[in-house]
Amino acid sequence: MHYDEAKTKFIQAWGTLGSAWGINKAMGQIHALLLISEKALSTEEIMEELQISRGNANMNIRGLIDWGIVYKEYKPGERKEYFAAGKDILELARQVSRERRRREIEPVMRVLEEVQEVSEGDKNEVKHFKEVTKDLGDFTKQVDGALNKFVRSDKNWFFQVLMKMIR
Amino acid sequence: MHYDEAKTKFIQAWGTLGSAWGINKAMGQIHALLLISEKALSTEEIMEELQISRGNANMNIRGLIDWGIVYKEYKPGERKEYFAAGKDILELARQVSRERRRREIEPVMRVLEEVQEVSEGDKNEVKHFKEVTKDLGDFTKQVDGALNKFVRSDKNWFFQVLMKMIR
DNA sequence: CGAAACTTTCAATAAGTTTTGAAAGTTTAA
DNA sequence: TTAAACTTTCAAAACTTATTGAAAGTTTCG
Repeated sequence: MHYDEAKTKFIQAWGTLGSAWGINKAMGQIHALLLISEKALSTEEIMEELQISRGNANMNIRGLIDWGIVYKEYKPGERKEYFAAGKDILELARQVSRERRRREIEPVMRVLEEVQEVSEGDKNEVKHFKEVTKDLGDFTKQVDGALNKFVRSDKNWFFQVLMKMIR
Repeated sequence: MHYDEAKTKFIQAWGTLGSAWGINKAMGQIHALLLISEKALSTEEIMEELQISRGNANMNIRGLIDWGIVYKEYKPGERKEYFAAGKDILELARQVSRERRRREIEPVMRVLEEVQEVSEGDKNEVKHFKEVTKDLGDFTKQVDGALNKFVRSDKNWFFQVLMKMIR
């Protein structure tokens, strides 16, 4: 297979995976492009490679920076901004977990705790409702704890746990 | 807090979480409604509670059945179909993992393996490309292994691992 | 069979999201 | 300053996805 073909395939696939996560297609593709690029790229270069508009490129680069998985690089004597993706995959997973935790788990946890306050209403309904939401809350808390531990972890810890899980 | 208020809040929150995962809002809401309902509900009842159309209700109930997290119930002497959600949260997590694994991880794994075949092209580019995609592939494989183990697991195994992770 | 009781489908439409590109804003350097 | 080199913004257009509701399909029963 030729490099260009592989590159295109990879960029497409990463874009698709992106949509399955909260990340949109263009964002995923830009990230893929930066991952496999050895040098940092300018907005122009990204626009060119992916055939997207300036606005689109700018917005999504910004998004990736917000997620903490892409950073700016300045070249001495150059005015342009360049962008690069961290190449450490574990660190990437960690950052993504951190964001998802913040955006998804925390709000749900808050509601689950809040609705535990229910008191008025049909006795049986209330009982059952509390049971279900409590179970959900306990479970979410466990997962959240693990995720939280993960984002603070070092490589060894993570792989040890993964190994234990797989074995 | 009154039961109805809590119920609405929970349904909204679960719908929102749904959109963050591949599940859409209506699907998440129907699931929430079934989770907190003690008895199985008919399509009519779901339409009524959530104020959605028949088509919408039908499609999304079907979707939930496909995900394997909602099942049909027939009442003796009744023609209507009733629907209920499994109340075991761990089983729910397991089913969702199974689906996500199938829909997201597997396709990406396939591409990552495929693009490892790259051979033609600039020597350095190819080398770097292979490195990055191999790392990604190895990592994905580990996570996939763990997830796979999880969906086949029993409760004890899962909580043991989670406990280890949190401790 | 035929009609009532349901469920499913699907084309039209609404709602939501992403993308564009031109204009406005900012920074740098002469 | 001013002009050139960039970056950011944002309203409009394109695209995607979800929802509706009426019509078609299916099952059950007298």
